[in-house]
Amino acid sequence: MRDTEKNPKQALADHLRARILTTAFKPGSDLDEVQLAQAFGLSRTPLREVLRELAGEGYLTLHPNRGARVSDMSFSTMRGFFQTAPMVYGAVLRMAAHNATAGQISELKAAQVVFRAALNSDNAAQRALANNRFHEITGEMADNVYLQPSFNRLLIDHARLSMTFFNPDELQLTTERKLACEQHDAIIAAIEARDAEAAAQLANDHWNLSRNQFELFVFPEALDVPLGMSPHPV
Amino acid sequence: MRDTEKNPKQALADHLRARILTTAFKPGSDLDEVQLAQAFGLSRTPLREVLRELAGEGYLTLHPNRGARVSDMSFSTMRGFFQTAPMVYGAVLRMAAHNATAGQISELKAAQVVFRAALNSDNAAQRALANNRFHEITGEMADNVYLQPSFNRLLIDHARLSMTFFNPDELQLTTERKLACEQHDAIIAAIEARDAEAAAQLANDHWNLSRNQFELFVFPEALDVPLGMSPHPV
DNA sequence: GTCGTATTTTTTGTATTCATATTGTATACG
DNA sequence: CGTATACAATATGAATACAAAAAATACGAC
Repeated sequence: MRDTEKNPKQALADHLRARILTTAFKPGSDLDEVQLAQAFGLSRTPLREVLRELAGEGYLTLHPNRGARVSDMSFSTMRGFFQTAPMVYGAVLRMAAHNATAGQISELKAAQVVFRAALNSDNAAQRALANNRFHEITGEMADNVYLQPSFNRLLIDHARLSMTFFNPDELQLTTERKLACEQHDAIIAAIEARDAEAAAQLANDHWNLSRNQFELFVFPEALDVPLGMSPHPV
Repeated sequence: MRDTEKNPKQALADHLRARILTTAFKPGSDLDEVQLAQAFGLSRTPLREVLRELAGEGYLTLHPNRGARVSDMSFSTMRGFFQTAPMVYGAVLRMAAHNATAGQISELKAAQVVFRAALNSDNAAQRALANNRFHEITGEMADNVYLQPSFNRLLIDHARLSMTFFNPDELQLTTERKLACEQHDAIIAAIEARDAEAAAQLANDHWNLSRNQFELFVFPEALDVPLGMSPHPV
């Protein structure tokens, strides 16, 4: 967001990603090419390339002759999410413990500092993005081009679901959020100690914490209404 | 290749995919935009969009200001391949057994007919593509947007590695290829019977058959995760 | 008043042109 | 003779202009 002037294309991609992750762009909504292009001082040509790129990453879905839509979160896809996440998360943290470089561990610690700060910020989007970044780094640590696409795809919907979990108005979740933060610390420790078993176990614990919230807050109303709008209007 | 006239963009994408899967375009080699555009009667604009698309799928890697390269297959990425494939293949066939539609099962049977014919064709590329298509369909059957990107990424390198396995000159592999074909039949049967356990077991068997051939190139052990299941089931 | 169809408007897709960055090469200097 | 730098050639990136397809709207018929 800071290099808007220097590299408008990258800036646009980052902006769109952030907006989608925080559900500022709602699942299923469609994007106007000319509007976005103008907003970022780009012509439609490079913009469309960015859209293709984000589609490849799973943020968007392209429909021929009908433009780009923010990836949908339906009940059926959620089923797959809950089936896949624990397996992939476990594998990623396992591999991260094996392959993390010193530089990446520093990055992860820095991301955790940001995350902890975000928890005090009373800003759900900021929290969700900081959390997302933390886990993205673990994905980079795993250093596995075959697993990364699925992992990052999972993180997208995880971030969108987590917007309730990180909502400051949900006061009763304060303890859970603290626990999540502590689990991050433990994850860092396990990776630094190259303890793959511990890392995998922590992945499981961390997932269970998220899952309990997702099920509690999202599933009851999710039966026929598309998710991601305002799952728990207070 | 047959709808070159009708939809040149799709035709180009399919063509590139096939060329990469069969190593007609070698890993690491770079593509000339103008040349490809002219060859398919397209301007560079839509061509570049196709390149972005294929990059998102893992066929290509884009380097800023330096064009597109065919995704590399290095020793280190191979390590990840052998760690990830058994886990993902198991999960995919498991889910395929659960979710396959009648139409998809018909498709799979048709693909198997094509594969069996290809085995008699003495054409490595044709064999590899037919085999690839068979497994792609199982990925579609699994109906899991979170797992599919990784699965398809694995299939790309699986196809490229399998070019030796399917090489007609490798006469001593004839029995193994026959066995692979029989395993496909068993996979179809397991899916049709909705037997997820059997499907997962077959995924393991089928992988081991491939693995024995591939391990001439690389030899790390697979990650110690129960096939197709979460590391720590609930 | 409602449904079907034609026309207008909007939006997406493609080609061409121009700008910018990188790479190879030649020449001059140490 | 080796190296550095300037320049030319080539390839990528972006913008504008144009074509085609969908959607929206208006009109007419029943």
